[in-house]
Amino acid sequence: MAGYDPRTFEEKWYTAWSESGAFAPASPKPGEKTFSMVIPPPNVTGSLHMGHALNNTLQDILCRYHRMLGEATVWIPGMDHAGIATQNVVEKQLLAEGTDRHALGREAFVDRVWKWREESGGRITEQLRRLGVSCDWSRERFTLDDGLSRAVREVFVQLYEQGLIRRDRYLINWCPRCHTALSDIEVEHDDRDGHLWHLRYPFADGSGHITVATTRPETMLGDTAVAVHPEDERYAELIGRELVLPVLGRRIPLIADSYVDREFGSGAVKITPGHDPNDYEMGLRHDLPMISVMNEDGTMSSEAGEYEGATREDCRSALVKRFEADGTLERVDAHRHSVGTCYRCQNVVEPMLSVQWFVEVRGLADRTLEAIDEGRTRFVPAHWEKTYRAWMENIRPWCISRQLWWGHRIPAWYCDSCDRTLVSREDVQSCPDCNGEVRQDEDVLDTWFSSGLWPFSTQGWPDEAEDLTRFYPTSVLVTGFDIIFFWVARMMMLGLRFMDEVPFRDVYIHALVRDEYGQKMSKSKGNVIDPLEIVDEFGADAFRFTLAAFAAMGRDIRLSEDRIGGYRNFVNKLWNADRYRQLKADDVGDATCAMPEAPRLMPNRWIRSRLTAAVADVRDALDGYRFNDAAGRLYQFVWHEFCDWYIELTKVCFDGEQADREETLATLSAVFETTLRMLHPIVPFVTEELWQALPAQGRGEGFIMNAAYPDRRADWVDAAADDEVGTLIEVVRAARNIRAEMSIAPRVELQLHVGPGPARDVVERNAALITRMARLASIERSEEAPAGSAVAVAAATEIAIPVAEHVDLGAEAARLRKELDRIDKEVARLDKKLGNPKFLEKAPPEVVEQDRGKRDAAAAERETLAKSLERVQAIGGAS
RNA sequence: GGUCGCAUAGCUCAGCUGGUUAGAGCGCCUGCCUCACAUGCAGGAGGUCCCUGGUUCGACUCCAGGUGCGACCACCA
Repeated sequence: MAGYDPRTFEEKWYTAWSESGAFAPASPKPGEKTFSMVIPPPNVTGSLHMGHALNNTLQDILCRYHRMLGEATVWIPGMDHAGIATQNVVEKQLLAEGTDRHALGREAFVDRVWKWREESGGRITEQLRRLGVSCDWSRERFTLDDGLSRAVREVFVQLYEQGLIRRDRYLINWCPRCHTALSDIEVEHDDRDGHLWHLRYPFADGSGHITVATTRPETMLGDTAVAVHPEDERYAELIGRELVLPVLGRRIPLIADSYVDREFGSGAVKITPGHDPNDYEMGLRHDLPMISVMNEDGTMSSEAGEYEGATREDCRSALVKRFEADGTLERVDAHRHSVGTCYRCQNVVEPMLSVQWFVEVRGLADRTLEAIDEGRTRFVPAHWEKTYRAWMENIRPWCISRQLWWGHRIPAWYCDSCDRTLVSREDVQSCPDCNGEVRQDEDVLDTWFSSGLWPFSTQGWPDEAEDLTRFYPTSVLVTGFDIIFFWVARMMMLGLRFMDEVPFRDVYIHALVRDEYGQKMSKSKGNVIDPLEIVDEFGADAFRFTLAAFAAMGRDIRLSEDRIGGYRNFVNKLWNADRYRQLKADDVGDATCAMPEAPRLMPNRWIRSRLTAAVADVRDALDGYRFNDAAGRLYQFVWHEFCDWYIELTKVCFDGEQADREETLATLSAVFETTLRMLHPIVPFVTEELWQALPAQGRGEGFIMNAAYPDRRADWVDAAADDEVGTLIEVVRAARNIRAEMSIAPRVELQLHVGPGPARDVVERNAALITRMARLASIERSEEAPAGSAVAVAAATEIAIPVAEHVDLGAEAARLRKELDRIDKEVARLDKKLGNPKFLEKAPPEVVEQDRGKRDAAAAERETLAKSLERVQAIGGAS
């Protein structure tokens, strides 16, 4: 029989599930419980990276779990057109071909992008399938689909009509490379080493100068004032006087504004309202002229005089050189400061005056805060709520227009004849007032404007759709913290505004995947691990299990291949457990997966009890999004309870009478079958493969992915069996420990003497099992440990193994001393605790009682071991 | 500057509402090809739970302060 090789079956099952329609939700029925999610739509330009792998694995675990719980489950996949990112990709291609989009023209360019999207875009959805994600592909959406585009227009028009969208001239963030405006959060702030140039601006009357400090000398061409603090004594007399701007000779006033920090630099600051947000605000306050000295491509404008046409950088160095020469430059300091860069191309963004479209989000943001207060949406882990709240409380108008061609074109038309602006759901052909010609706004909308509608636009809105009533609000959104502002916040605002209800009940925020050294993975660092290579090497199941096991809340994930290998071994272990099962099934025959009503044999009773305990724990963990707990508990159950102990114990049971053999095979099969269902959400492929090979009787038809998730079975809990096998395990471990510590070869069969004590009955009842597990020749009852034996205490009962004929008793003396040392400390610790009157007085009685029990047990064990040590030494073991 | 998170075995990390002999995986040491599995089996070594105070009968766990990392936000030229 073949060993575990994921490549032989993963694709097969994905195809089978997909073709059978298993990913689509059940048909609606009254009173149904639903579970719904929307995928965070990956960019069409994207290829699968670790972040996607984690995000979608966690979603798939939830999806499969809830589907198995019998809920009408839907997971809607799709992609984002990703305006800037996609346009950049195609523009790069054009550049390589020696042309550009302007040469092509708008229409041809957009066609070209669509063509690119058809051919090489969206590869990521194929890659997602390799992970086993069970999204309903029949519901796949794209943000530029007709339906979604209609939703975008509807939202835009309604917000415009309500006065929440307006067009305005404002200082915005401009990316000279992408040639578009950016919203505030699309600007990343980078600390960089720079300089602080101190420049002298002379007074118009020739009476000396004032020194200003700047990190961006080139903007001085746009200065329209110099400001000082109104209470700064150094400058009090000078306020109101005129200065002459170097180079351009423009006369600018010295004004007073309390924004100025007296401590910084010289206490005087040059004001460039056209290129700095603070200066802009000040410019508004003081009614200063606002001059744009730069063009949209980052070169200097006609306002820059002789520097017109130079790049920002060239202009800067030319000016500095000039100021050095003419004495305008007083001095230069090294200065580290924050620089705004474009989140798509990393170029330095330029604050620029520009006419753009804005959404007034204040009121929408407040509504989402109320919803959070009322607990209608819950963040998991909860602390992200605070981050969300802080941002929402300080939110500023959202700039939504982008000077791109790829995206939803703004549904606004301007009449050249009568100057009217028309915002409309349908394309406007001519001006309704003057019948004049109209032209549509050239710009497109921010990508996040359309993805902000995702939870309802994907489900048919603005039409009345069955999906919407069934599946909105969605149950949970699974995403990384990096897009809480970009995406989660926008969905909250737009969902509440247009659906009158939150878009999701829970927001599960997962960690970032880093490399094994804790570095963020990035192409430039070259430390990117390709998820598909991992899948190729270890299988999707092992990879998924690893991601789940790592997904502890609130901590970043350091992925290492060693760890993945460990979980591949786990899946292999499961595979081999099934080989064992099959072997026994062939041997015993008459297989069923139905759990025996009332198993008689202790191992069978025990494993059924452990199984239901595991089921309860795993369900609790998944219900609470504690993926790592679920994975850890499954690992522990499968490997250490089912394989290490139960399977080994069944080897004895299978040596028994036919009735015992049948009961054991049925239990083994039933527990295994249940375990597969319990594992399925995390490791879907291998569980399907193994489940299909199980006896049909007691298993059910179809796929395991449609089978029921294991129930919590109170009637399977068997405290007596838990105790008895627990004791058995303790005894076997004690015996094995003695053998190993004494270095007695495994082949040597030993005798075991069990003294009086609570475990004695258990040992005698289960002699066959213990003999096999501990490799014993026989088990005897004895009141006193035989001379020359090694002694241990298991389950408060003395266990003695004669070893004198095999080894020097000196080893036993040493072992006993070590044990005694340990137990001495334990007794001392407990004695001290119990000797404290305050503890006896204040601690809950059950805690005191528990500690008394522990103390007594430890004391008894101590005595046994001490006695044994005495005897060993008396016999003449080396001391 | 503000906010948040993290410091536990050599490494990567679990430890929920305070009472455990502080756990796992990997690595390490010893012995085993025992009829599912050497991707394995059995046994073992290894920890001042960052520091200092405090609350408490009792603190890895709660509180305060400190130190060291990390992240996010922020308009100081």
